Amino acid sequence: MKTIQVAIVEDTQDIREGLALLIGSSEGFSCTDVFSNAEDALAELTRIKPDVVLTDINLPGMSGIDLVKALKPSIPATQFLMCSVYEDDESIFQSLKNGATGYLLKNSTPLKILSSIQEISAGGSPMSSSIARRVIASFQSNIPSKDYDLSEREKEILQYLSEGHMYKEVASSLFISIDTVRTHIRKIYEKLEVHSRTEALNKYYSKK
Amino acid sequence: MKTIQVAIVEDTQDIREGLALLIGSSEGFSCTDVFSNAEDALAELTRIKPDVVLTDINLPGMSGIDLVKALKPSIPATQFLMCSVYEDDESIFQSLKNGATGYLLKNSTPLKILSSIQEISAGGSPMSSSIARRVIASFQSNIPSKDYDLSEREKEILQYLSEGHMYKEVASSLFISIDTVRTHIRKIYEKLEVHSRTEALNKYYSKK
DNA sequence: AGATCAATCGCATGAAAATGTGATATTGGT
DNA sequence: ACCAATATCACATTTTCATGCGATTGATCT
Repeated sequence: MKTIQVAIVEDTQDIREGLALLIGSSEGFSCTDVFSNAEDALAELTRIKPDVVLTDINLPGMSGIDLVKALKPSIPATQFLMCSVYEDDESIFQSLKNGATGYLLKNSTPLKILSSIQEISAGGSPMSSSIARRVIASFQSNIPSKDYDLSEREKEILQYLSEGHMYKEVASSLFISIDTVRTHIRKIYEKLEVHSRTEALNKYYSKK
Repeated sequence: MKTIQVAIVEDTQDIREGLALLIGSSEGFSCTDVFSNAEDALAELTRIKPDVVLTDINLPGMSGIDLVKALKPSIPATQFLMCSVYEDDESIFQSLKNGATGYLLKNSTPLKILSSIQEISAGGSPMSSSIARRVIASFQSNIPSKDYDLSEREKEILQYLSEGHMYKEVASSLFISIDTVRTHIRKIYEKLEVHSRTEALNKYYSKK
């Protein structure tokens, strides 16, 4: 098994050196580079292309989140493991959206850190347990998708609308007249209390 | 530390008994009930209120996903840990949005199963690593994959369109004429190669 | 200096969508 | 047997959208 190349971005000297020592001295891991700020990391990492970047979020100047955003598109094979004291939704979801695939809290044990690096490089997405719970929770709140008492047929038609089809296309797909499509859509709009296709889709599939 | 009460829902006899034995004989865990189908579980579990329900997804009759959907609202303190051979997005996300807080693959080791039960009852969200990666990936797919060379103004207008506003509303919000709005949108459609608002939104925010 | 492009505006036209007001047939539940 | 909800269809009107063919300004790049 080849060693996993890890780069560290962390501003606090003690933590930085501690991590470097931990990783550098562990079997199967090697610490290729350490940076004390995002700007330096940004300049070097596209060339170094480590397997894993372990980065703090709260850095002086450019944040770890912005670092991921800037780097991930250039080196997509590199996995970014965030490490932060913050566990607010904003930090978590912005990190993930920008391309991070793991998120640890700073109170993680050395063993957890090493196993997370191992896991992220093997295709997993390690998270501290409270982070995982928040991520999962976002699904539950995000799409409780009220049904709005739409009938099956109405849902079916709304589905077609969501794909951008015109009324006449929906009509011929479902083998009904265009006037029937209109009637259904009118009813859908009434139930959702909206007046356009886009509003209906936004409300039904509640994106936000 | 009090023992964690676990109920099992699993149709395959061997697996069911194996899990019951594993959990029942482990320190800190107790297996309160086992069911071979969702219907029986549904009838009993609102009364039993175990700490954790470990349930298969593919069951004869009612699925494990529907079981969670039916039970979770009644017993919100109970944590549902899905266990399945399936790792398609549909199964995963339906489970999570119906209230499951963990998801294991059936190839998980006994140790992983026990630690997951421990973790889920402690407020975490254990997942097999490939599941976690899929969950994380779902956040990343939401970002515009390509930019399609839209100008800042065009992105701004597309944003308004995505909220379902009419042209005249966009115009007054941005303090420009409705004809200018039209011109921008015409340009947006050209760049995205589409012919309607919904198509543009689908393509730009690539919700496939 | 000239070329390019983003952002602004106008006019016009046909297509599509939204809405109003009907109607009939079928189904499921009380 | 009746009622409510659903699914189907028709005709008409108004509003909004999509698009074609212009134009002027300013910023930026070469």
